[in-house]
Amino acid sequence: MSLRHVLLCQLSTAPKSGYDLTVALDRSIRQFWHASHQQVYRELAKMTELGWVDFEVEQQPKKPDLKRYYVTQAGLEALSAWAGSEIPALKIKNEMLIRLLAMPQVGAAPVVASFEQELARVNALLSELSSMHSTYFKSVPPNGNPTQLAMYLSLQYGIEYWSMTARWLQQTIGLLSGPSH
Amino acid sequence: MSLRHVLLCQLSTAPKSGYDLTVALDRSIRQFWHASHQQVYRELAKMTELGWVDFEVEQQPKKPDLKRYYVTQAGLEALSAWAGSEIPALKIKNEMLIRLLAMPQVGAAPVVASFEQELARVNALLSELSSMHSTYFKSVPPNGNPTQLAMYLSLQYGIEYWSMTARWLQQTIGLLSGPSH
DNA sequence: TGACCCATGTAAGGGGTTACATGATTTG
DNA sequence: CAAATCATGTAACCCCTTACATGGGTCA
Repeated sequence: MSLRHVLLCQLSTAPKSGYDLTVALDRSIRQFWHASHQQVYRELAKMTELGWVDFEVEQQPKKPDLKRYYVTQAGLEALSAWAGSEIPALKIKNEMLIRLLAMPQVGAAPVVASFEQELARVNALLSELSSMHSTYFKSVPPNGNPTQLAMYLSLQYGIEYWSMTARWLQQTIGLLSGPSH
Repeated sequence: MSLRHVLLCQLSTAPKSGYDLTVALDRSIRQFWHASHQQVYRELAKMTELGWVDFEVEQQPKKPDLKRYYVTQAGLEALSAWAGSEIPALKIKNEMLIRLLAMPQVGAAPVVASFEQELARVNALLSELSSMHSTYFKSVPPNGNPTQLAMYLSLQYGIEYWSMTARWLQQTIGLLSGPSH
C-alpha cells in the first residue's frame, strides 16, 4: 500500500534510518498517515528486496548499528509511476454508521451517548488542526514550494473532514435525542 | 471489528444464511460497509464459537445445504454492550494526501492527472447517492422508525463526505494547475 | 453452450496492531 | 532511581483481498 510511497518520499529528501522515519512520520503527518516502527522496518526490508531502496551500515560507538537507507533509481521510477496511476477507490468504513444500524435492537440512548463522546473528541482534534493551520499558514503557500503546498492542502483536508464529521454528529444527536423528549 | 456487529444487526431482524447476508450487505449498505463472502463466512464461524449466533442446517433437494443463522441471547447482549462503548479513534488514511507528498520528486502534472480522474469518479458516486436520497427520502423519517432513520443518516453522511472530497479536489486541482500556467 | 445464480468453503498473502526482547545513554 | 531516547528487530494475531474449488439449476 501507500506506506511504501510515504517512506520513499521521506527518503528522497535525505537518507534516513528506520528509526528516523518512524519519528519523522509521527511528528509530521501523524494525523494523515500513521505507522508503527514495526511496519516501517518491514516495509524497508521489502523495498530493499524490490531494489527500491538500499542502505549503508554505520557502526556507532556504544550504540546499535545504524542502517542509513537511500532511494535507488528504481525506487524513484516506482514513485513516479505510482504518482500518476489511478487512485484506488476508497470505501467508507465508519463505525458510527454501524451504531445507527443497531438502534432497532438496542435503542437510541447508548448510541447517542457514544456519539456525544465522539463529538467531544472530534472537536478537540479540530481545534488542534486549526491552531496548526493558523500558526503555519497565514496565507496559501506559493505553487513553487510543493512541500509547503502539500502540508497546507493536507491540513485543509483534515479540517474539512473533521468539520463535516462534527456537523453530522451534531445533526444526528439532535435528531435522535430531540423530538422524542 | 465492526463487521461482526453489522451481521448481528442483519440477523436480528430475521435468521439468514451466509449467502443471504453477503447479498443483503451488497444490496443495502455496500457504500458504507463492504465485505466479501469469505469474510462473512469467517465471521459467522467465529461468532458461532463465541456463542453469539447459532444455526440450523436445512437440507435442500438438489442444492447445497443451507445454514440458517440466528442471534443468541449472548449475541444480543454483546450488541448492546458494543453500541454504547467508546467509538475507536478513526485515523484518516487517504492516498490522495500521499500523492501530494510526492510532488517535490515527481512534479505536479501526474498528481493533477490522477486527481482529475478521481474527481470524475467522486462526482459519479455523488450523483448516485443523490438520486438514492431523492427517491427514498422526500422528508426526514420519524424518530419512531430507527431503521429508516439509520439509512437516512448514513446516506446523509455519504453525501456530505463525498461532497467535501469533491470540493477539496476542485480546490486542489485549481491550486496545482492554475497559477503556474 | 456459456454465463449467471445458489451455497459453501480453503489457501495464500498483504497490511496492521500489540506484545516482547535487547541494551547503552541521557534526563528528571 | 526511574523514565525516556536511540536503534533494531521477532512473534502472534486480526482483518481483508484475491484466487481457487465444487456442483447442480436456470436462462439466453
